[in-house]
This record gives sequence, structure tokens and C-alpha cells, in this order.
Amino acid sequence: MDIPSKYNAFSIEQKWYNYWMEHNYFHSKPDNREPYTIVIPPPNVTGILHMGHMLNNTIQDVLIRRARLLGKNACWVPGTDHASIATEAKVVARLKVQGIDKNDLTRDEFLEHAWDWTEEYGGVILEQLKKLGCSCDWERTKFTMDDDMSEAVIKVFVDLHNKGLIYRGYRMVNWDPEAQTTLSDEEVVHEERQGLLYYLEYKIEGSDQKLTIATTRPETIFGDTAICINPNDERFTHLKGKKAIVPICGRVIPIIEDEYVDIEFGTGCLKVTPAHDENDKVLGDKHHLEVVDIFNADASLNSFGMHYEGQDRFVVRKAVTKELEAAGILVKTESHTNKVGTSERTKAVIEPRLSDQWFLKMEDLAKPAIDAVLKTGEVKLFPKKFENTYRHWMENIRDWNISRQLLWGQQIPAYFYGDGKEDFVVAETREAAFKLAKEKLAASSSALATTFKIEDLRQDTDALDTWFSSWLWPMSVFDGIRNPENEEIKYYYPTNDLVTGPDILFFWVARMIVAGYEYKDERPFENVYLTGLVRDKQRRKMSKSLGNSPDALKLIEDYGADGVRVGLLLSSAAGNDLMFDEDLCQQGKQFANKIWNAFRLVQGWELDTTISQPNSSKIAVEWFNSKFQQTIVEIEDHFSKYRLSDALMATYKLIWDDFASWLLEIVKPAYQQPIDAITLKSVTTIFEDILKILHPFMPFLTEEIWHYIKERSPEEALIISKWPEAKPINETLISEFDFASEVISGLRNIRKQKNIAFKDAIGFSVVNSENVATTFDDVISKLGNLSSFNYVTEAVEGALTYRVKSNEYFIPMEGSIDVEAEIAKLTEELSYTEGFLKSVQKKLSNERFVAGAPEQVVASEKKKEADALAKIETIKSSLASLG
RNA sequence: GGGCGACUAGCUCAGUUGGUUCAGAGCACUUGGUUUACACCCAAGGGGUCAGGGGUUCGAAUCCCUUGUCGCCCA
Repeated sequence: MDIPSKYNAFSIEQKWYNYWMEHNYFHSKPDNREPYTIVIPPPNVTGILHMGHMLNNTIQDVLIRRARLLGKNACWVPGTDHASIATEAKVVARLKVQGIDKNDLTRDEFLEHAWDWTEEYGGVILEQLKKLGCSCDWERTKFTMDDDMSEAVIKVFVDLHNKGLIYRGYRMVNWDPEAQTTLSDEEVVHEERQGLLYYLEYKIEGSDQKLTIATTRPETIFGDTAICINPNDERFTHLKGKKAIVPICGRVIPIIEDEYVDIEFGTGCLKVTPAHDENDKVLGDKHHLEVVDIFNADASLNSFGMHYEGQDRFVVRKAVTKELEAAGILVKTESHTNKVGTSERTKAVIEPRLSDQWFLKMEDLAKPAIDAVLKTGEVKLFPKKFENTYRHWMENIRDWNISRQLLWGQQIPAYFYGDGKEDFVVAETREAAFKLAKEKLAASSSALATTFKIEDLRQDTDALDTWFSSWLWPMSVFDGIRNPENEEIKYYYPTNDLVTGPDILFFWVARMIVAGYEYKDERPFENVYLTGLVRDKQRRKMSKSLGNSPDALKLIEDYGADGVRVGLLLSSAAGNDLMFDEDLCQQGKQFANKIWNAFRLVQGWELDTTISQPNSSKIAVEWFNSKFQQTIVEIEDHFSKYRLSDALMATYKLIWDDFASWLLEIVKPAYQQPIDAITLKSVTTIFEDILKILHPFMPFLTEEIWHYIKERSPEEALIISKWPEAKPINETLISEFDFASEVISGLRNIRKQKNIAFKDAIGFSVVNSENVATTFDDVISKLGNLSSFNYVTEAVEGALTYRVKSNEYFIPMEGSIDVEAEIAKLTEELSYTEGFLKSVQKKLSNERFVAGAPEQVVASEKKKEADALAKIETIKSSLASLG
């Protein structure tokens, strides 16, 4: 069979993905095996695959495929998130293009458009994951707005409300004037912006006195309801108890005192606008100030803005500054950098705003989640450094604003039956709500009690925060909320590993832990692997706006899915940002090709059952088997610490260096010579074991070669084969080989220096002062192309020499040896070794070292000393023989 | 402003409890090598004051202090 010399990923990948799907290997159902479960961090339903997803899902697939090979019942649940604000923003934008205004549509009409959009673009990302090789159980694909998922969300809302944990509050929230919705603190991105600090003069009522205040937001003067000074500030003692007059609108406001005011900042006087600043709100509550809200929902000014009514806040800022300047009220401006909150989704500047919202009390709910990560270790974060961040956030947790003024999402199941703020009931269905409402009305002996109809109930128009559905994800995908005793949730929950980015540690991970303990009284997962951000070579975040994110599918086309997976994993330690560079994928692709060609070599060997196994092959196979076992132990260790790139690198070196460069070179028959049966069988078995341990990283290539090696039934596919068993390791053999490889490197070096071609066999003698075993002599002979291998006791004259430890090796050379050069080389080696000896002896002569250091360390220093002395002896005798 | 973390070879990073094998890996680089699996290859080689300074110790990349630079989170 003619096998091409270059591995062609493209056609092969499609073939094997189809094969795996056809034979249903990805599907899991409960059985008596140990479960291994991962739930995917659901990507936005209308999103497309970017590098972060690629990294994330490659890691998950490596874990899941390895678990499958280890004989576990591996279940990877895929799905998508409805991403309320992001999706709604996209739908609104599309409607706009079509000339439709969202506000002209009914709720149902809008939702119809949103579902159309979801069906049109939804799931594209899941198809892309298949190209990457992800072995998700596609039969389990979930969407956070599936009927059963929504039911679970509603059920939880009602439950938490009944427990008294959900309440309605008039609070200052982050208002996104563009999307016209509330954002949680986590959805607000603080940016440093260059702005101005405006110094304004306020008149004091009933006098000619003035006071100057500094503000960054002059347009909010219409909402001022006090001036605040620090009671300890002697500059303002004379103002105590007086009143000030707000410029332009002329409102008279009190001058209050509070130590909150920073004497150093600005003028030491603060204008208080309780409706538009969180801190001012606190001051306002404390001093019982009036609250004047001057903005409309789109952050234009309302009637309090007087002649600026209807104009945008930033337009007003400029205009009002001009007016104040003209009136001589603006004393000066200074440039000032301040942090501005912006919407993560729409980029609009956030406006703090007071409004009625739904909140979830977090303090008590958070407690088990804090303990699980920081005390009991039931949930482990990888890398550990994120525990500090987690602690900081969880111990300062604030109530969660769970309502959003959006349509796309689960509508809040609160039903109003009257006009009062508290005239509502919370229930899973309208019918249940109706019953509750009637009871409440009856209890309050309202006149409505008898005439109230179900149609009179008005459901709250807000939707729930997206995270209020995804925090249930590890439970709700197994129907664990609606049906807590079902077989699947009992089998698969708690899940094992969660792989996600640190940017959503709080948004999502922490809240899932909270929900897990509240609803299952158990952790949702055991280990959390936090990946780094994917950045470009210049350390910039990959983003659409920068255009520095490579096209994920194009990469797969260019380098093969296996190549891309290897490229991504090679330099991505957990929690470290990944500087993505296409060269990494190139390395992955070259690795695939290397393995492919190793296979071609083995495949091409002709078997001759009549020849016996050469000793060099026999010993090389024995050595490799030990090396393989040793590497597996190392790989296990890396996996147990979630050091995937180290696990891959260990595999990479085992295959490239130990297998291809050493083993195959040793057992390779001479040109056009056949191979013996034992060696061929051993090498084939080794190759199969290698494919197994490589499969999680490079699933396509390995499955392809697996079936190329021999015809196999679907039950024998690599994806469901068994991870190699642990066998004893012969450490002696490994260290003997290491010594032999140094001897061989020395030989190659001499050949290079003296320009001796490999095909010219050379003689070889050794003074074996180290008493090295002869185990690998045949290997040395073969790889060194030696014509003879002699043990001698005296230095060989007229030969090239080199040393490994205190062993000396001689290659007799016909013709002249450059004695001068040999002497120079030996002298240099001698002085280096003597220097080394000196430093060791200095240590050993230090009484405090000998007394203080552990025995083992002292012993090793003594051994170093002996080795150095022996080597010096060798070199000296060589020098003597050279004359 | 508060908190956390990083700084090791040209690049990306390992380096676990201070001491064996501690200054390492991969890539890149230099040199030599193609009828004989792979030039997407083989072999050999060069390259680091472990950010700077101070301290603890018989001994520090590792522990402590300090300065600098950068990153992340929070306000």
C-alpha cells in the first residue's frame, strides 16, 4: 500500500468524526461504571467560535477522552446560553435595519423575532466544535431557554421568594441607557477616561458669600439637594447651618456636615445628588435629603432639567458649562482622570439610577460556597491562586440584582393584582398566582376579592438575568431541579471538572457553587480548571474590534484539528494567558507529520520469520518499555495537577525523542533488509500504546493510524480502547541507556569535528573506569557504526579521545592526530574539572556545612568529589601519554 | 485609592519542602548532513548576574525587606 509522505488531515478528520458519531461513542447513559461528567460552559447561542472557545473546549475534550480510555462512563453535556442582553441587542439591531422599532412590537411579537434569530444562528457554534473534534454527547444538547430549563428557573425563583430570599428593592442600580436595562456590577466595565473637574460657585442664601465646589458632572446640578462639608474643616466653619442656592434652577438646599467628605479633594465641598450617585445616595439617606431624579430612561434630561429637557446628558454637560461660564459661575476647570463605568455589551456609559428591582439575598447563600472552596476543599480551583480572588469577592458579596428590563429571557413570575408596590404574588403559573392573589385579597378584605378575574393579573414585565438560569446549569441539564430524584441527576451529579475562563469566576462559577449547595446540598463539580485569556503576540486581548483573532475554522483547515489542538495546549498552563501564535499550530502540524512518517516506516518493513532478533533490538525494546512506563507515571502526575501542557510535552518528547529518534533508529533494519518477527511485534505493540496515550490530544490522527495498523471492528476503535496498564519500571536500564546515549553523542561529535561520514565504520576502544555495564554495547556499535568495540586498560595512542564521566573513549585514526589540539582540549577540560573539584572541596571542608546539611546532601557532595578526582586522574594520564 | 499576582535564554514558559539530577524545556538561532520514514527531517552547538538592591542561612531562582516595571480584580 502506498502511503503519502505527508499527513493529510482534512479528509481524515471528517471521516473519523462521522465514524464516531455513527457508532454513538459519545453518548452516555447511566450504568454501573464510575461516571465522569463535564458540563460545557454554554456559549452564547448566536456566537461564533473564537480562540477562547477553541482552547477551552480542547481542554475539555482531552479530559473527557482520557476518562473514556480510563474506563469511566464519560459524559460531556453540550449546550448554549440564551445570553439575554447580547442576543436581544443583536435582534434589536436587525429589526432596526428592517425598519422596525422594538417599542412598536408586543412582547410576543418581539419574542417571535428573537426565536427566529436563535433558530437561524443558534447552534452554529456547536457545529464548529465538531470540527475541533469535541466528543460531546450531542443527544443531550441543552439550551437555557428550553421549556424544561425555563421551568426549573421559575421553580427556583418561586422557591427562593418563598424562603424570603428574593425581595423587591428600590435601589441604585447600574443603568444602561442604550439597552435601557439594569446591569449587574459584574457587567459594568470600569474605564479610565480623561475628563474635567469643574469648579462652580454657589451663593449662600441671605448673604454675599459664595462657596466653590468641584464636580465632574456639572449637568447634575439640577438634582442637587445638599452641599456637604467636613465638620473638621475649619475653612468652612462659617457655613454651618446655612443654605446654598443651586445655580440656574435657584433651588435652596441645606449645607450639611459629614466626615465622608475628603478635605483634600477639590475644594473640600461636595454637592450631593442622591438620585445619581451611589455615595450621594448613602449621604442622602443618612441626612434625609430629598431625591431629585433628573433623567429619563435614555439618559436625556426630564423636566427637572428645565430648558435642557429632552437633551442628552453629554450634550447638556457642554451646554450647561457654557451657560455657567457666561454667568460667571464656572470659576475654572482642571483636567482630571476618573474611572467611568461602561456597559460590557453596549459600551454605553452607565448611569447610576434608582429604581424598583428584584434582588436575591446572597450573604447566607454564599456561606457554604465559601467553605467549600476555602475551608473543606470540596471544590478545588486550578490554579490555586484564584482562591484569593474568590475569597475577596465572596466575603464582600452584595445582593444580586436579578431583574433585567429585557424581553429575551425568563419572565419574572410575579403577578400584580393591585396598584400598590407590594400588591403582587409569586407563583409558577398564572393559575397558581390567581389563587394566591384571591387569598391575599380576601385576607385584606378588599372589595376586589369577589370580582377579581385571572385576566386582571399583570405579570411583571422584567426578565431574569441570564446568569439566573445558567447558575443552575449542572443540575438543570439533568433535570435535577424539577425532578430531584431522577436517575440521571443521581448518577451524574456532582460533575467532575469544569473548564472555564477566570473572567466568569463570579458571574458563573461561584453562583453555580451557591446553587449547588442550596438545591442539592452538594458541590456542583469537584475541580475548576481556569484557563487563561487568549492574547495575540503583542499581548493584546483577542477581539473583534482589533481584528487580531484568527479565523478558528481557517486554522483547522490549515493545520488540521489535531495540529491546532496541540498548538493551543503546548503553551497554556492553567490560568496563564496564552500568547497565541500560529507557529504553535505549525509545530502541532509537524508533530502530526512526524508520527505519520514513523508509522510509514514501521508499515514499510518487510517481515522475515526466519531471522532472529538482534541483541540491540531486544535491549532497545526493553529499555523503551521502561521509559514508556516512566513517562506514563509522569503524565499521570501532570494530569492530576491539571498541567495539561506538561502532560502533552512529556508525550511529545516520548514520541519524538525516545520513540522516533532512539528506538526506531536502533531497531531499523539496514536498507532493504527485512525485520525479525519479535521486534516487529514489539514495535507494533509499542506504537499502539503510544496512540492510546496520544489520543486525547490528537484524536483524529491516532484513530486513523490505529485502523491502518490493522482492520478493527467498531468495538475495537481507539476512542473506546483501554489506557495502557502500569508495569514495573527498570530504573537501572534507563540510567544505563542515558549513559550509552552520552557515549553515542560523543561519537557523533567526533565524527562531526573530524568530518568522518557516518557510512565509514570506525574502531572504538574504552577504558571503563566507571565499570559501566555492557548492556548497550550493541546499541552503541549500531548507532555509532563501529567496526570494533574493545575494552582496554591503557590509553590508546594516536587516537581521538573523549570522556564521559571518568570513562575514556578512543577512536584510532590513521594518519596524523593534531597533538596540539588534543592537548589544548584536555587542558581546558582539566582546569574546568579542577575548578569544580575545588568548589566541592570548599563546601566539604566547611564544618558547618558538614554538620548542618542533611546526610544525603553531604554524601552526594562526597560522590561529586570522588567523580571529579577520578576524572582528573584520567585526563592527566591522557596528557601524559600525549607527551 | 484597596487587593492579588508576575518578572528565569531571542520568544513562550517549567523549576513542588531552600541542598542530589539546579540553572531546565519547547520554539527560534548557528554549523554540518538529502538515493535508503519524515527538510513539516537528522545530528551537533551557542545562549541566562534567575528584574535591581539589601537581609536570613553553612547554603537562596526558591524565604524576608525594599525599589522598579507590568498585568488582573475591586472601588
